[in-house]
Amino acid sequence: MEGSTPRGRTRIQKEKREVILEAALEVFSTNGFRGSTIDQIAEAAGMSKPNLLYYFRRKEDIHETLMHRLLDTWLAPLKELDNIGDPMTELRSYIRRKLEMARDFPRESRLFANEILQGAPRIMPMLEGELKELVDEKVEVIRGWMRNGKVARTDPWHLIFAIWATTQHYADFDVQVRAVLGPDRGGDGRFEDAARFLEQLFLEGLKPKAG
Amino acid sequence: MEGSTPRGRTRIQKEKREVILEAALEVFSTNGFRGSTIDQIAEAAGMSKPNLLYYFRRKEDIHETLMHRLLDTWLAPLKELDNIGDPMTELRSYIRRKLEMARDFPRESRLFANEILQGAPRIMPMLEGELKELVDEKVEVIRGWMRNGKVARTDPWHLIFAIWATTQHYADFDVQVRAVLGPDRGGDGRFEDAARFLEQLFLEGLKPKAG
DNA sequence: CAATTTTTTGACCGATTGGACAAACGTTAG
DNA sequence: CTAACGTTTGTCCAATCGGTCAAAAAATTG
Repeated sequence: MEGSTPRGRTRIQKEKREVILEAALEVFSTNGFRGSTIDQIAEAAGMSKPNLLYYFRRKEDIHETLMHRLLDTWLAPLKELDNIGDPMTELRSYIRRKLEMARDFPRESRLFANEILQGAPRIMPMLEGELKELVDEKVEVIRGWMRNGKVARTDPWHLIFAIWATTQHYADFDVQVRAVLGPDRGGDGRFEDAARFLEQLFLEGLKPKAG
Repeated sequence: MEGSTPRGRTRIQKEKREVILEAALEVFSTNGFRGSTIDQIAEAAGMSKPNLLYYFRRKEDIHETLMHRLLDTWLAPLKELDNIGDPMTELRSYIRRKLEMARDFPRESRLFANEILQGAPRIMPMLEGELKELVDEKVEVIRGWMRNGKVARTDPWHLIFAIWATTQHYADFDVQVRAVLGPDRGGDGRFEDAARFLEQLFLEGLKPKAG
């Protein structure tokens, strides 16, 4: 047709775009946006640089596509936090889901962390819009639990921050965690240890007081 | 003398090196190592690029100097965690000190986070050596408290990770925290709110059980 | 087969990068 | 004054960067 970026029309275009995005996730998450080069991504994707640029016209387009996809996956666990079940069980499930994401999608976590660390220049609107609205909504849910005496009264915003921080820590600071734990304790079991600890910390720390 | 980097001999050299390090901290912490240019640092330091290179021969030398200094400051709070006072009071003080560092030295925190995120290529030996030894030592202190029934029995390593994660979160993810809290709650008071929440979470979560 | 469209690549470009270097500048000591 | 030393800068360079382009190679269509 014309010279613009192919709009995922043919099957081969969809496939190649996926290969590129997978390679870019690997490269971006370990080097950051400015620290990554198109050549690196192209090599990781098994194609030449001009060929990659045939599917994504600019380096930033790859990053943007990656970020948009990421946010959906990223917010899913919080969206599931619902008013349906027992509050403490809901919180435990949320913590567990977040920790599983840190374990299974560490690159996505690091990509996100990289972006936030540098001031979120590309996703600030999304933070102030979509993310804030979702958090506000869930804060109200948690507040309801606190009013009903199901959860200890405390600051719901900072509770959410604490859950984010502690779980994502195992993806973003993975090398530090492993270095400190050492070869013995730093193996695959560290996520189960973390899950046990975090469950105890949050469930005991948020147990409602009598009165 | 000769052409090598001046060894902080004269007073003016010491001063200029400080100016450069201060400027580099600002630039590195917001752009990462590869994302920062010598020109940026030179401009922030108010001098020309060749002049900056007269005091630090390579870009990496600046980063390395910064990192070495950083670690001393960074580990100080944990070193203070001591067996002297009441265990719960000691833990509360540690959390408070770490949160104060996140508030007062966010650039240092972000510089460190940047390095870890990218796999800690420049400070890995320090993580496996100095840091691991310090943590191992403090883990023993905490274990003693648990044996004496002063602190709930749990995993001391992950307790330390949780304190690191929750406090540094307010420096590293500052823009996200502020975006989510919004203009009303995102002001200067957020650190006091965070302090109150974290104190409650950790102190309740670690309160020893009878028996 | 030929014609057309999509995909791939080698060669290239301007801008930016980290860094080198000699010359100029400033300061101080004799 | 001059000589010596420490400091500063303009200029330059090779490497790397993101990105273009024309043309070759495949694939598709008639």
